[in-house]
Formats: sequence, C-alpha cells, structure tokens
Amino acid sequence: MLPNLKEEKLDPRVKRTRNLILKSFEDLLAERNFESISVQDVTGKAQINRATFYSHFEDKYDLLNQWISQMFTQEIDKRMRDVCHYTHENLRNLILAVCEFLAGLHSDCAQPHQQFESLVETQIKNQIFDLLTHWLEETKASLPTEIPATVATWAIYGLASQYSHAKKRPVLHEFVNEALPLVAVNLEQFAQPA
Amino acid sequence: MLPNLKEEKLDPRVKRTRNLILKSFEDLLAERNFESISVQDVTGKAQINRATFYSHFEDKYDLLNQWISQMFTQEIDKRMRDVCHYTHENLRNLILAVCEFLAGLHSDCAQPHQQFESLVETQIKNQIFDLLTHWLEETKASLPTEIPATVATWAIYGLASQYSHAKKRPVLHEFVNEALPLVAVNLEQFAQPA
DNA sequence: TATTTTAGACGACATCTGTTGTTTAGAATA
DNA sequence: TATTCTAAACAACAGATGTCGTCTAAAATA
Repeated sequence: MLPNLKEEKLDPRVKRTRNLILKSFEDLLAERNFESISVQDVTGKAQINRATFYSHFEDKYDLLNQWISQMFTQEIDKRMRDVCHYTHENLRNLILAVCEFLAGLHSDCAQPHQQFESLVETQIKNQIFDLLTHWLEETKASLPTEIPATVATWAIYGLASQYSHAKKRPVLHEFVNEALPLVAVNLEQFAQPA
Repeated sequence: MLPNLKEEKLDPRVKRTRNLILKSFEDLLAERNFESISVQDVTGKAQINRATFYSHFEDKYDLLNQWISQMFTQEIDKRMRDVCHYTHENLRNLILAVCEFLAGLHSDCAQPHQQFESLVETQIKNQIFDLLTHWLEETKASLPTEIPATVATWAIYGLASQYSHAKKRPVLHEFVNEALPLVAVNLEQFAQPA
C-alpha cells in the first residue's frame, strides 16, 4: 500500500489509478449502500485490476476514510480559507459546514449504514479537533485547550449527526442558532478581545 | 437470527449456546484484537457449530454490540440503581462510570482497533442518551431535552474516550473534576430544586 | 534513444463469510 | 411416556477478501 505522497512527485499512473478508484467509489455510493459495495464492484467500474486496489488502499474501509477526508477537507478549505482564531461567528460557520456536509452525505449516499457512519465520524471529528485546537491556541491567554476542544468537537459532531438524521429536518439556521450557545459556552474564554 | 427474547421463556439450549459464544468471545478479546478474531475462532473455542452462530448473531459485529451492551448495562445498573433525575453528583458518577468502563476495556482487551471502538461508542452513547433523557424529563420544568441531552452525551463519551486513550493517564478524579463543569454547564437548568 | 525502475494486469491460492437443506438431539407438550 | 416442536450439528456451496509471483507496459533516468 502506497503512502500518501505529495502530488508534485507522483507518478501519473498512480494519480490516474487513484482517481479512477475514488470516482467509481463515489458513483457507487450514490446508488447503493456502503456495505453492499465490494472491492470487485469498485475496481470493475474503474476498469482496474482488483489486486491493484490493494497497492493504493488497505481495504474498502481505508478507501472510505480517504474519500471522506478528501471531501471534507475541500469543504472546510472552501469555507474557512483564512480563518485562524476562534470567534463566535467562526464557530457558527463551522457548525453550519458540518451540518450541511452530513446532510449532503445523507442525500447523496443511499441508505447510510452504521459502519459507514462510524468511519465518517472518525474522519470528520479528527479534522474538527485539529481545526479547533489551532483556533484556540491562537489566543493570547495560553489556556489549556485539550478538554474544551474535545468537548466542543464531540458536541459539534453530535449535533450535526442529529440534524442529518432528523426525520423532519428543522430549518438549518434555526437549528444552529439553538445549538450554538451550548457549544460556545465553553469556548468564550478563548475569544479574541475586540 | 433469533430476537432478544425475555429470559423467562428462553429455551435452555438457546441460553447455553449464547452464553458459550459470549464467554468465548470475551476470552478471545483479552488475547487478541477484535479484527483478528474470526467467527470460526469464537465458535471453535465455544465448541459450537459455526452455522449455529448465525442463528444468534447477525455477524461478528452484532456479537460485539450485544456483548458491550450487556457489559455496560450491568455496570450502569450496579452504580445507578435508584437514580432517576439529574443532579450534579449523578452526572459526576455517570462520567466516572463511563471513564472507568472505557479504561477497563482498554486494559482488558488487547489493542483496540478503530471499528471495535466505533461499535463500542455507538452502544454506549445510546445508553447514555437514554439515561440522560430520562433524567432530564423528570424535571418539573418541561424544558426541551433533545439538544442538551445530545450535547452532553457526546461530550461525556468524548471525554471518557480521551481519558481512556491518554498515554500518561491522569488521576481519574482530577480529570473528572476538570471535565465536569464543561458538561454540567448546559444541564443545570434541569436540576431539581433542593 | 536505450536502459532501468515502477505500476498494473493476470492467474492462482488459502481463508473466511453467510447460507442452505438434511439429520440428529434436546426441550416442551399432550 | 410418546409425540411434537425447536435448536444445533453437519456438509457443502458461492462469493468475497487479501496475497503472491510472474509478465507486461508506462514512466523516469542515463
């Protein structure tokens, strides 16, 4: 299994093969639930030999991890390009981004399944935690960040997960307005002075 | 696959077979990581025909779900036998229970792996959420419980997970004292008047 | 341009999963 | 106690996974 190399030095065959696999995987996810998709399904659609798959991904779960990570990173980079510290507004936008991403996943992927959701959760929480930790460490106050970042990360993901699962989905901005104070309450100590 | 029947009416062969499987699974978990354990390993150790396994459990993941659920339910029942509403002290004991349970799982089970942890998480969070919701609904005030219970559930699990993974594990009571205010802050509205 | 390196195709294999129908044995009922 | 019902054993099967060594083709280097 190949390491995630920087794109500048990547053999074009590797790039091509990875992209074919990721794209085929995404297309299949839109039609069928994750559990029912086999490695043979993905490689067949990508017109790649099945054994080649294992040069790029450890297994189907690793494939999902890498796909989700790529998708979410792109989404966050798009919305939070120049954000480097905690504000109430940045937190709102982060919660909004996660809610929309998860809701989109629910719409775009047929019948999410427990293992699919668990893997998605792990990837996204890792990124939220890193982002929040980075924001909170930008404060001048040198406060410990680990426990507040942990609590906030899990709270954000929990709320977004609840939102994306809701049978009757609430109006997003109202939901975020209701949820935001419960996340923000532990983070205000990190807000930059005006 | 058999439904979870009440124990009074259960054919003794069913009880015996289930217990043999669960016990063998637990013994194997103490020696090897979850991913490396096959259904054949479990049924071989239990001296049960492999096909019989599938009359009781959907797959190995269902086995883990049921084992964890049973273990955690017993632990909570032991510690919170007569607790029916939210207090600061009950919340502290809940966080303590979850931290100890997860830390114990880390000690008793060889090399936890991502899917193992995800499944554990799902089971335990469900139980925390149900318990918290029950507590919060006991309040006289008729406040909406879903979002606070969600945030608290995820925060509790997140903190316990962090504690159980810590390389240098902090003193538990100190950790809980530090973490408790961040969880409690959103729940004090539900405390019973003295 | 020739050579070397690297990625992918290929066929084969062992192992495991989940399922099926039949037979045997244990438990419940008459 | 005999009969009926239910659970488990059993063998076999199809399908999927992950791996391996060899060959072919594309990319990089000299």
